[in-house]
Amino acid sequence: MTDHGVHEATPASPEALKGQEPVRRGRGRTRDSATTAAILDAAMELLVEEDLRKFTIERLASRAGVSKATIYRWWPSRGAVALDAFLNAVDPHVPFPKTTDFLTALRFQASALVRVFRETPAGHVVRALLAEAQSDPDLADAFRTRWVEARRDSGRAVFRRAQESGQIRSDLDLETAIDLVYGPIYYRLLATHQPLTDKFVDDVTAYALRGLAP
Amino acid sequence: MTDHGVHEATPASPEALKGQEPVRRGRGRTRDSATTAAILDAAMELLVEEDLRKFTIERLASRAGVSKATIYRWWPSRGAVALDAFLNAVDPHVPFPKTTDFLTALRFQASALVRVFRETPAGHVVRALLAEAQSDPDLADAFRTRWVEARRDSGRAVFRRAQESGQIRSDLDLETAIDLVYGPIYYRLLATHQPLTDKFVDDVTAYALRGLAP
Amino acid sequence: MTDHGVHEATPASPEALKGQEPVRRGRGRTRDSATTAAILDAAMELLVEEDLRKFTIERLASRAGVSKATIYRWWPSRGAVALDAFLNAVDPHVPFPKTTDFLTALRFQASALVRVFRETPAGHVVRALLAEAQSDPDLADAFRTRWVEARRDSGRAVFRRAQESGQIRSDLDLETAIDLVYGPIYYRLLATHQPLTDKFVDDVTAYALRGLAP
Amino acid sequence: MTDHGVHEATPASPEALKGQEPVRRGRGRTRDSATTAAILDAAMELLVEEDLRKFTIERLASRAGVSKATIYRWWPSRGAVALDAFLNAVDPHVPFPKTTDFLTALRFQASALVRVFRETPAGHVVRALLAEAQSDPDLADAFRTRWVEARRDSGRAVFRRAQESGQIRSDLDLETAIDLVYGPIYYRLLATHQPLTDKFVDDVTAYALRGLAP
DNA sequence: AGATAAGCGAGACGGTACGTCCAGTCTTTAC
DNA sequence: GTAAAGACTGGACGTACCGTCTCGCTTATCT
Repeated sequence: MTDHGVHEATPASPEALKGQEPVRRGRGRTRDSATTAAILDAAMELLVEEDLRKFTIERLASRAGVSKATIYRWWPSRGAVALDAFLNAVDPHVPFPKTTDFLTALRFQASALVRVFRETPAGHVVRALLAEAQSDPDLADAFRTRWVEARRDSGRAVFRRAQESGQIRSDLDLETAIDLVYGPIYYRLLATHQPLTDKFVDDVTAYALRGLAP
Repeated sequence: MTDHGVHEATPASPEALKGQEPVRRGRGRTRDSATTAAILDAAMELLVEEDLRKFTIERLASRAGVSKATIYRWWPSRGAVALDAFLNAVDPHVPFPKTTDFLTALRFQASALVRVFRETPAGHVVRALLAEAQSDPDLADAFRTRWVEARRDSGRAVFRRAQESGQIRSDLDLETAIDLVYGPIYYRLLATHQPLTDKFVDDVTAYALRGLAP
Repeated sequence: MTDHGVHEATPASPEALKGQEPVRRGRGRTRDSATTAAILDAAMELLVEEDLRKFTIERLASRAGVSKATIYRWWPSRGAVALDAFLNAVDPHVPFPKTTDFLTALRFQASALVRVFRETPAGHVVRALLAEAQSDPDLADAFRTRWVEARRDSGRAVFRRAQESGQIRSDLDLETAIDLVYGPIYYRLLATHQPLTDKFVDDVTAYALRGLAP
Repeated sequence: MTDHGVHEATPASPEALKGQEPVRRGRGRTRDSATTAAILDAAMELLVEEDLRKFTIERLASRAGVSKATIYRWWPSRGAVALDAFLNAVDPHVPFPKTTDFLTALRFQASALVRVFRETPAGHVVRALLAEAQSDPDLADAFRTRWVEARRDSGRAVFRRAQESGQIRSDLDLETAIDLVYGPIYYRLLATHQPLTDKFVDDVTAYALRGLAP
């Protein structure tokens, strides 16, 4: 992995996915992948260690055993590193459920998300990233593209298939439909007025199914 | 307004709760209400001026023509002032709709919220407050109690009335039901993957009605 | 001592010399004289410890147990602190020699300077200050006014008296005359092509006397 | 010019001393004289452009279109390049005056120096080099040997000849005598308390002549 | 009418982090 | 083997805020 999304391209560039090498970029010393890894690992560590206010470039550099300049060479901001570290650790793509039943498929995905938020540090990190994004437009863009939309893509496919098999109505605004399921989950994640229980996922998906039925 | 919620033991609190005026709290010069107002006004100004990163105590003090110490005397943090300034400018309570029809009432409230987010600086400020709350537990509590729950109370009443009149099912988890409507709205506010249109409100409420129908 | 020359006024302001207090400058916490002293002392220490490249604000701050901001609040640059520290430790004024004999008086002053350069850290510091001044016009001004001219004043008086008593010619350019004595000394201090011996002082002053004789 | 003095063991040195061209020194690509020239030219440009603080290896490399490593391969420090660039542009040797009259000869040399300081960028550069030399012993050595002493050699010859022809006393310390003329000039160059005028040169040389007369 | 307190503006202070720049060194490829 | 490109550590720069702390003045109320 040689490239850090927020900067210029997607992290998993096509070449990388095919297992090919980063390709030569002319002369000069090549980027040290151990350094990059150290930074991303240290970032994930810091992100997990509760107090988000302690996620500073200075701390990150010393934790990774790297100079600040090296971090700034590759990432434009705190949030950018955080996002890369997060996506480096958590794959934004949800595996397709095997079933063709809409409710089951929807629950599969919603549960997967909620479980990740609840049982891994990801919940913490997503909260931090969304918070940071509120005052950093570049990060907002990157986060939307690389996390929000990546997950929504998976959801979109499920909804579309259900539409094709007639399990939900056909005059549907797909985007709104997805928000109906993901919206409540993120709302609870951020506002913390109620916990993210399995029951909650079941209820939300059940209501959605009924609301979207043909 | 003299009570600044986030601050647990604000001198004026007890009296304020009883609706009485600040009254005397022993000897000494009394709190200058003009100063308080200047701070809250300046805070709201700064909050509105786009770049949230510029909302610092230092700037706030100089903008309000006040010393930093005076701010720290009454509020424990940036977020606390911001919240007070916000609630000082925007009433968290939604007027009860005149109608008894559930869908109309629900739309009334959802539209009111979306319109405030879209057409006033409140959207901006709520985003900032929610962001700040992710790393400030005290602010999170205060924001939840004084904004989130205050609005949800209005919503809860509407849902309850609809339940009583049989417009929606009776075995309902009210909290989840409210999330079904507010969740998607906050999700769009924060993730900005799609705009907060009137059509969106109509769709969300319509889907919810069908999902919650008896 | 409240004022640090390079900034706005002379360090030993008239009031200070008369033993009067720094005078109140309106409201606000007063400047901590212990802090100022700690900075100047630490600066002098660093200045003396050979390697001038180690005289950095960062080191100075940590050595003085003071924050960088405090240093920057009172001095505009490295050189400014250095100059104040130097003048705080070394009085630029040369005591008047008791004699009225020109050669004796001249030697008295020249020897005093050379001895200070040779036997105290002052030589080191003056070299550093002159070096720094070559790329810092503000420092150059301050150094010229507060060190160079202060010393030259003493010299000027001696030359003037000798002129009045007819020991040296009367159609003399005083400035050039002083350069004739001080020039060679500073030249050796900086170029180090030859050592600053007592013999050298004797020779220079003797040649000058003969060159300036009526 | 391939020998860069400050650098003791410059690869090209031996050949250069024999006056031959760089020639082949074993295998591999030969040193690019265009590169060397580009560096020295760029260095002189930067040196002249007023702000000495901008004379950094980084800037020099990019200005010369050369990599930093190439500069470090041939010169040990900032000052070393600066000195080479300076001597590459200004010949340290003063042509012998045709006259045998001491005062005329002395004035010839002193005027030449002052004119170079006043009318070319050399004054600026000498100031920078002397400043840098105060904290770089290697540069100090090189500057003394290659500039200071080279000029003094010319002066020494003039003094010696005057001594032989009886124009000045014979029990003279030559080094002190030279300082008597050059000292005041460098002093004014560096302390800038008075300008370097022609009148000044005339006065200094005249006083010296009288001081040194038999 | 004092005395006693608090409120308040001004601003000094030790800290921490910012984002930038440069010094030197090292690594890779091109010539 | 020289050179260009450029990655990398390390350290200082000067700035901005943080939260705390005097300081001296003002404004109340309590004795």
